[in-house]
Amino acid sequence: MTTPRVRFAPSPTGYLHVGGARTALFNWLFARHTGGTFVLRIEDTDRERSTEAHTRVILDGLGWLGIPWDEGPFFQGEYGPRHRADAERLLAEGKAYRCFCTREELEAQRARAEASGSAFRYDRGCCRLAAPELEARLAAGTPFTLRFLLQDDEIAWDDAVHGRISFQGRDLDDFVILRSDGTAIYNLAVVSDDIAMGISHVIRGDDHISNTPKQIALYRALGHAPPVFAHVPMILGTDGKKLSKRHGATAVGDYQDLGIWPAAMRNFLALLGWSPGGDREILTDAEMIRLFTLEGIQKKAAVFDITKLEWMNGEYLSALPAAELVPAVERELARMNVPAAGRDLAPLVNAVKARSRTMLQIAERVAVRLDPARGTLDSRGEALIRKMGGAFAANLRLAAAALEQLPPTAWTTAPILDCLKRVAETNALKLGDAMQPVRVALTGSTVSEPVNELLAVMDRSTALARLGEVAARWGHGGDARVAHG
RNA sequence: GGCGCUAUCGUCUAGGGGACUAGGACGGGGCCCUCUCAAGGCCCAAACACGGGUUCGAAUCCCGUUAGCGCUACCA
Repeated sequence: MTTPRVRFAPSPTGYLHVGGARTALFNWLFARHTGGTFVLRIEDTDRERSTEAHTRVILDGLGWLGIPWDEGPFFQGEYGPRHRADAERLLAEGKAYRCFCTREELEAQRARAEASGSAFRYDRGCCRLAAPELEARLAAGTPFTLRFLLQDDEIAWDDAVHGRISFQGRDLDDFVILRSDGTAIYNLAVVSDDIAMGISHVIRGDDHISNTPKQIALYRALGHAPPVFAHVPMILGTDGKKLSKRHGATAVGDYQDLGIWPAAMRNFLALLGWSPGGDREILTDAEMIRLFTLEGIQKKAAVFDITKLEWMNGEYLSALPAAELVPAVERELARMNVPAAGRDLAPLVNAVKARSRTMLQIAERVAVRLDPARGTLDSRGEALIRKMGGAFAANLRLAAAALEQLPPTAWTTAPILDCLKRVAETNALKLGDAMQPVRVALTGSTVSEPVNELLAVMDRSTALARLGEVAARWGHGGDARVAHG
């Protein structure tokens, strides 16, 4: 067997859906695992709905996700002549026929079928047109489509994920392969292209199962062996319905905006409907590639659980070196209008990434440390101030005064920690009671990295100014607002 | 309606006749650690849709029921 050739064939009629992204990922993993080739083909034959902007979004989405293709992108719209030639060959060989029925006539047929409670199936009225009648219509220039003449036999295949699937030809109808304007319909275009591109394995969504028997019939009529089909399950929303816009984020770009790290997204998507077996959760690309098999794909549709994605993303952010995160944080800061030019963000990112689940959280926390004026007192911070009352301000002043004595050269974690510990000791305070006011004053929140690290990561002058300002404000008015923003 | 697909904790899943008092992960609850919050460690609650078979033995094989989903265009 020669090396596999697979393809991802999205139509540019919308954004890159996570379901599509996962299909692309599976194709890529399979290609890499088998040493095969991954082809990208844009199926833009629906001129009405296809746009270049959508194509751009899909390409960018794959780029961001980190799924590279080996060949393409090819554009299906460019293969019209071949599609037409294939269709005409089928016509010449008596495997397809001209259909002069108008949309209205077909509508009526469909309505009748529905009314009688039976399934619609084209009645082949145009199939047995007498020669003179046919000539007359052609001479009159009556528009026609080309329909594939389907045999009644069983059409079955061994699906790589579902096992044997079979359809009865008589349950299918003579579907249109060429529009009256001479362009190909999906099923023909796909088969024609997959043959031309030497595709050996078609890995695509479950929703294409019912197209498969038609395509297999086309392969045979065209004189080619069908490829291996692998139909991967759908991705559902939390309500069990097909994932769609109303479930919130469905486009790959949405996850980029949410602050998901591409590698985490790949990992999460791979585990949605595929399992390497055993208890593995966090996998590198190399491991996924090594372990990937079509047999490991789940038959059942999977619910997209964003909470687990965020957990996994957090795992990645914690493990990644801060330097790798910095460019993305800079972009986010720019979007938030936080001036960060000339600042080394790595220490800041490093300080906050361990307890952040998204890039958005990292950026927000970095922003607060860069410019403490941005911090807004949160509910927990406020509760703490209420609870401690005057002690809050008193302890804050003690800490600020002591920190003021620390020379700039000693403004690093260890000396800061020593200093704060001394404050607690000499004033018979619990360490936490000395630390928390500082934390809240600086971030507006009771949640942060250890206070000594928090201080060390900020400019000494900004931190001290901030501490003094908050202590003073508390002392004067009893105003519980600690930070503005 | 017709055709097709699917069915293990709330969710993602392991499991492919005995190793199952059904394992892991997210989420939830508790404890430990601790200057807070995470992380980490330990523990708890939580599932084989239902009914028939086959078999000495079924989460695993077969059939049916039910439910969910998909397709049913001169869309892809």
